[in-house]
Amino acid sequence: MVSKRQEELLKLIVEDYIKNARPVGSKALCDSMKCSSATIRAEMNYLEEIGLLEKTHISSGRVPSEKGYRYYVDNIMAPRELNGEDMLKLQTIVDNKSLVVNDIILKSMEIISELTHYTTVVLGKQSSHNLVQKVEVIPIDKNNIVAIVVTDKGHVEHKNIYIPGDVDSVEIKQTVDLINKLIVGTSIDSVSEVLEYQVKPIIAQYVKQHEVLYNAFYSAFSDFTNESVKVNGRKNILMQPEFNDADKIRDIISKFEDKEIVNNIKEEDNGINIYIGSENDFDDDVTVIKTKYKVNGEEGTIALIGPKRMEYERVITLLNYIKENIDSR
Amino acid sequence: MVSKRQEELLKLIVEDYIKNARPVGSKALCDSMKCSSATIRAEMNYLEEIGLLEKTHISSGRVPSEKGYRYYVDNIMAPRELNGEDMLKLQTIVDNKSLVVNDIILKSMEIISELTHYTTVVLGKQSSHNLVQKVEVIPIDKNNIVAIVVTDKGHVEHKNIYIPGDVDSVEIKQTVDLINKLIVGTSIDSVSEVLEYQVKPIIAQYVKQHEVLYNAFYSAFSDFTNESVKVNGRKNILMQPEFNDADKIRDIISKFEDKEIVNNIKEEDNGINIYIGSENDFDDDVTVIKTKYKVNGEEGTIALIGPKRMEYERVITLLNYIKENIDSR
DNA sequence: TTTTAGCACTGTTTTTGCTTAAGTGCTAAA
DNA sequence: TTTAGCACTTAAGCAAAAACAGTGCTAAAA
Repeated sequence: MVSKRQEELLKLIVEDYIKNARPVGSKALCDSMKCSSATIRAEMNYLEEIGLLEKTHISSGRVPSEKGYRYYVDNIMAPRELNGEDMLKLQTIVDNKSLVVNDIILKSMEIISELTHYTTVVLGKQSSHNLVQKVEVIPIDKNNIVAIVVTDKGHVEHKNIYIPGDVDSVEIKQTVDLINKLIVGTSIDSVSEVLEYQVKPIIAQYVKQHEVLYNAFYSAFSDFTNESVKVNGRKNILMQPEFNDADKIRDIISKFEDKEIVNNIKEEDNGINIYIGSENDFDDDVTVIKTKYKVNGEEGTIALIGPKRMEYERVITLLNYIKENIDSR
Repeated sequence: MVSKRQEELLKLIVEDYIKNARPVGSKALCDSMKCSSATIRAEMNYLEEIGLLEKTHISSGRVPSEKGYRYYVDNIMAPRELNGEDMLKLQTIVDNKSLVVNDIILKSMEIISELTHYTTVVLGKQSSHNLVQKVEVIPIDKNNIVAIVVTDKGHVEHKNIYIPGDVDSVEIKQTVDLINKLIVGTSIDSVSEVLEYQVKPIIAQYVKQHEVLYNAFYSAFSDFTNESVKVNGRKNILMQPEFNDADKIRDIISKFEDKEIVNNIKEEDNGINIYIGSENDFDDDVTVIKTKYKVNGEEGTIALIGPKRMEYERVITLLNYIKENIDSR
């Protein structure tokens, strides 16, 4: 069991450590706790025993453990109002009617990175449930055409397709018309199926070079969904005093360059989720806070990566603000 | 004046330092120079006097100065053949007919970053001289349309345009048709002019909400050229022993995040240019090697950033290979 | 029973001096 | 002109010493 006073003590230690990044000693808390350092030491001892605090060495002040942060996040920290300055900076973006939602997300996370001095990540992925609204195929020259697909949510993808020599331009036209006719209204992720089972058999009958053409289109359409990754403020997390070591910094930067690791940040869960230290797959020394968004057929994850010693309350408030504003669109 | 023997000595020192990143002492060179360390010391002394070598402290071995690297690059290093392994890795990309040139550049620079362990940068910019081949405007819903522009070189740009409420859809259609008619064949950079001086006066006559519509299109088309930046292998340059300091690493990473600094990498000059240390605007401790490319109406810069202690010969050879292959397309 | 003052104790950090290693410049002889 | 030899300089590593921060424990006070 954790007493009221112990909770108060933990709160003070976590918040002091978040602010100053130095182990917190018993003396420093006498004033706030209104008791002597000896009493505080006794309580600290208990909190350490149950695993909420740690010492960096035998005679050091205390530092919250992962479990300590977890307890703080789950039981102590209180949701806050968005602070005035943060609000001001975000509002101009969020309220800008002429921005596409996607741009709002990107821009907001950029700003949040600046405001908090943490790194933010936006993982976007065009929903495969989007329906094809229109397919355009525009000839460029003898060997090249551009295929453009617009979805019902306004998402645009294009691919340059190389047509190997000697394919009859009339046959291209015919194929394109057919594709146009058959593909509109299907979902992005079934495009390649439609190509294979509906388009292919038909063009096989009247197009000489049907194999060549089919392959060109198939490979162009097969991975038409575009996954985007944007990382803002890599430098921010590196400025944190816990990453004051060249090798550690290299390690973090390497992780941001590893596509697999970055894509792993993707969140499945709804709501705003907090992964402290070893709870996340990115790095044991950081906390990842993330949430899924889904809007206009575009879905993805917005995430914030900082030290475990993170300004949890503020960050949650900020992410909540963004999430609410996106969802209400 | 620099004698033949002094040049040979400089060459050995530069190449030894490139390889080992440690100041080079006189003893280590006795074998290659076929003379005693005392003689070498005397020659080193001279090379230092004329500013080609430096000491890190009074009793240390010698390190090339910026001027020394410059002399090496200008007068000593010899162009080489592409080494077998490098060739092999690049060829599969460069010879892939079905890749767009743009993708070849991106992919090649990615590979060069891996091969050399330096950081590479690709600054792409759609040429403003490209001609508009086709404009498509596709309605999404009451307030949103997507405008797509394809150029004669196969470059595609799109923008989501927000149409403020109550604009008549028939009027949108009329405006779009007009834009379509007037804009095809003009160059990307004169699109906004055409909009202002040809489209605007006409729609003003028969479109009620012409101000609103004009503004929407104008702002959408006004910066239609898309500048792209791709940085590969940030971590590589950080791994170099000269950047073994947390603050230095942070400094470099911050520079890669500063759009202005990165855009400054853009090269104006033709040919492959080498900027050693203070010769470049990026960072005094690095060398930037870059070259302009222009192909298919797409133009930009490919650059390679590494320590001053860079494998100049190899890097030049690699960039040359890419450049030649792009130019011959 | 809880709180507190006091003190011994323990790691960290910083300073200091000392030693070793690497490599130079200079001089005098080859 | 080249070389061997030597005195000299700095960096780097290491250990001991001193200063510091903060703890745990005990015995007395509340």
